[in-house]
This record gives sequence, C-alpha cells and structure tokens, in this order.
Amino acid sequence: MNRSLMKTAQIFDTLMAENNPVGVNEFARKLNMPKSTVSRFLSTMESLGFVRREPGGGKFHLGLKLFELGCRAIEDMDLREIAIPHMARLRDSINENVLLTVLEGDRITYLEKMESTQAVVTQMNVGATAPAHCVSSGKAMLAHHPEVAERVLASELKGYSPHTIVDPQRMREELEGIRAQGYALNKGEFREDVCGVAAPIFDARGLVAGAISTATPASRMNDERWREHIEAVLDVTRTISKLLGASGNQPSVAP
Amino acid sequence: MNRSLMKTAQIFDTLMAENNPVGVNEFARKLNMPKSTVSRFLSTMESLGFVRREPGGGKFHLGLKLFELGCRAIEDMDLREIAIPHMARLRDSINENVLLTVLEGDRITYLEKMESTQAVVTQMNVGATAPAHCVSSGKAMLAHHPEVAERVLASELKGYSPHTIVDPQRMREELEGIRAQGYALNKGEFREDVCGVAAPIFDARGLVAGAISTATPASRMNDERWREHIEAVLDVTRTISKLLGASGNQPSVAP
DNA sequence: GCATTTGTTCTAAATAATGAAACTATGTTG
DNA sequence: CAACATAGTTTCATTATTTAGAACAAATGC
Repeated sequence: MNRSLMKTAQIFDTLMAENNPVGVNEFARKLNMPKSTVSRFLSTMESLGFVRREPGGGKFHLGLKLFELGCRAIEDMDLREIAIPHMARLRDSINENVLLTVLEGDRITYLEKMESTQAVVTQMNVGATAPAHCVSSGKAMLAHHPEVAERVLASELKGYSPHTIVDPQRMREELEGIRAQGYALNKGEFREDVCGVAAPIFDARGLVAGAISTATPASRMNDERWREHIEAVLDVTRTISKLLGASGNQPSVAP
Repeated sequence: MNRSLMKTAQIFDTLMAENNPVGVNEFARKLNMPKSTVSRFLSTMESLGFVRREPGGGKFHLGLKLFELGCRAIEDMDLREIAIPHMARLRDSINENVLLTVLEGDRITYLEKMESTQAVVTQMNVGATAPAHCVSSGKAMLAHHPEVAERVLASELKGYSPHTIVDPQRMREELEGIRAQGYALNKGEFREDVCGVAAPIFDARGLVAGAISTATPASRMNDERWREHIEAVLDVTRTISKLLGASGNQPSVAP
C-alpha cells in the first residue's frame, strides 16, 4: 500500500464528506497530519487537477480532472448506454424515480437516474453510493453473488433505520427468497421513508452486471403499486439482460 | 511534486488515452517503469477503488471511485444546476447540440450537454476537454481572462485543422473582437467540420464562470443560422448570468 | 497594533519507494 | 509435451524521497 496514495485518498474522502471547501489546517487537524505534509500534497494534487483551489488563494474543492476521469470510468461500462432507454420507458410507465446501480465490494454505486415528474420524490444523486445490504438493488445483486454476500454477512450489518435487516441469519433467508423470486424489495431499510423494487441484470456470461431499481416515498406505496412495480422492473431487467447477451435461463448464482 | 502522485496521474492518463483495458506489463512499457513498481501501484490503486480490474485477474479500467468523486466535484459548481433548464430551452429552440463548459488552465471541460434530435450531430462527451484556443467557448472565456490568454498566447497555439488560428497576433485581435461583441464563433478551427457559437457566463463578482456554446455540423450553417444562433446563445447566457447574480453591465475583463 | 490563525519553506533524519532478479502461473509453439 | 514465451507478484538491500518540526510570511481579527 503506497502511503502517498493512501493520504491522497484520505484527502479525497475528507472532501467527499465535507460539504464545504476545506483548508490546509483543517485537513491537517482532521487527518492528524503535519500541515507541511498536507500543504505539499495539496499543491501537487492541484497541479495535477485533482483538487481545485478557491480563487482567493484559499480552500480546496475536488478537481475537474476527477470529473473527466469519472466520466471515462463509466463509459467503459456499456451497460449504461444499453440500459438508459429502457429506464426511461420504465420511468414513464410508473412515474417514479428509476435507478441503475452496480455492486462494488459491499456497496452499490448509482450509475444513472431517471426522475419521476411527481412533486414528492426520493432524493439521491448519480455517483453516490449506499450499503448493499439495505437497498433493493444491493440485495438483488448480493443474492446472486454468494461469495460477496458471505463477506458482507460476516461483517456487521449496520442498521440505518428500524427496518434494516441486521441479523445475518435473517439476511441469508432474505437473499435466498430474492434469488428464488428474481426480485428484491426494500421497505424502508435504508431511509425509513423510501421503498423500492429491484431486479438484477445479467450479462452474456450469466454474471450480474448491475440492477435496475425504483425508489418511491413510502407514503405512496400500496399492494397494487408493489405488484405493478415488480412487474415493470422485471420486464425491463429481462429486456436489458437479453440485450447484453444473457441466455433466457439465467443461472441463479455467479460461478 | 510528490512522485507517487505523479505516477498515479500517469497511470490515469494512460487509461484515459487508451480505449481498452491495460495490463501491468503494458503500463510498464508505455511509462518506462519497472513492472514491479507498476504492479505495486496498481494494487494500491485497486484497493482504493481508483482502478478496477477485469474479472479474470487481468487488465485494468478506471475505477468507479473516480466517478463518485467526479460527480461530487461538479456538484459544487451550482452553475450547472442553474444552467441546465436554459440549455434545454436553447436546444429546443435551435435544435442543435448545446454545451456548458468551464475553463481550466488552457483547456475547457464540457460539464453538460443537451443533444439535438437531428440525425447528423457533432460528437463529444461530457467530461471531455478541448484546447481553449480553437473552440468557441474557449475563446469566449479567454477573451475575458487576459492573464490566462497571455499565457496561452505565449505558448504554441497548436493547429488542429487548416482553420485553427495559430498566429498569436491574429489570436489577440480575435479575442479583442470577441470581447467587444460579446460572443465567439468557431468556424471549423478544432474539428474542421464543426462550427459553433459561444458566449460567456458571468457570476456575481463579474468573473467568467463558464460559457454556453452550440456545436453544429459545418454543412448545416448559413448566414441566417449564424445570426439566429448568436441571438439565442446571448439570450441564454444573459439570463444565466443574471441568475448567478451578475450585474447587467458586465465588466469586459476579469480583475 | 498586537495576537492568532493560516499557509509556505527549510532542514536533517527517517522512512518508504525502488528495481533487479527470482518465482509463479498461464499460455504458446515447434 | 517439453521448452519457451509472456504476464504478474514478491523479495530485499540500496537509495532517494517524504517527513515533521520549526521558522517564516501573510492574512485575519480583537
């Protein structure tokens, strides 16, 4: 583990966590580093475009180079391009926010969002991440990734709301059920007032490439809507999987 | 300049330049580094999420962490949020691709794109960059940033097409004209068959916050269209500048 | 106008990155 | 199928780079 890179990552993380720009001393305090070190790092990072300095010689933001790199990072994943039109269709049919996510370690990343036109919507941004074990898309993907699932189950299942499943045994059963039925539900397990339905997308090798999910304010859900969303999400994920070259008979687990 | 960071940046740049995933030895060759060094770097970078390894133990892509960071990097710039609805309006009115750009050093970065519905369109991606001196938005911004402009003029003006302005004196006059008239034109100076119109956006302090530009296949341009686009772009940039708190009487240069 | 906070620069000292070579694994070819 | 490439990881003594504390400079505030 290269120390310089780790420090760089710490600086990035600080900037991610903070909502305001951050100055040298502030970094030094938060990260327990001498300010000379921080100062040197930031000036290198600035000249590489990784951070951007406020005009008046001051605090730092994340740099545009990251945006450039980040955009390229997801261009590789043609999943996104293929999924977008179908996400739009799904959004239009149920008029709720629709998300495309991928699994990375024990968290999911939101790759794309299609917004509903309703006044009350759930709030989240493209590029954000969330713990896999308490969102619908995360559970849908974990259900087909036994090794990752086991790693997640082995660590602590952090609770985010009263409804988060924190008991490993219950989670194991939950994932079993999801694998059997082909979709996952989230009944306020991450944000208490947000519900969702998700189903996995499979690629040509039968691996889980990502997931499509819905995000709806809990207040708007009822039995009929749940059914309707499940139906619609499954329809879309089946279509996208087919476009990615998946065979009809999806294997139930990753190899 | 932290050496480790510079190497990291080189690895990123290699991945940006390349369209395919890259392996350890390939990096080592391209960057003239011993493969042990590259191997160690990549494994650190992977564990930090900066690169992503292909499933079968192999080559590397840019990592999703960069996407996460990049999205946050531009969230800070509320310019984008404010501009989006007006860009959409502009796109609808002229039915050509509309871009939002910012200036970073001697290059511009595309922050947002609104696409025309026409069959033939110009191709570029959000997150990409281009040399400022030969695109409309770049010239529009340089015209109001004398110090940056002078730096650019002092270095070589690289030619990208037969129409690129490569003579510093001619460029000086060009920028002078742009400053006077409030908008910039690009007549195939970067990509020979792409034309554009751009105007700067000013913030509350009277500084250039970015630019809005159009991008049209040269084949589709005629005198009337030029006039129409100039009109429409200026209308939008004035509106956005006002929303950012710019006073009506924009200063002609940055302080 | 003096005290406090913030950022940069300097140094010897210490640490951490280096790279050649050995090693493993995988694939290629006569 | 054996020998030969090719790709990636690990090791370890050497060396070069990063470090941290202090001194300095420049704002900011009381």
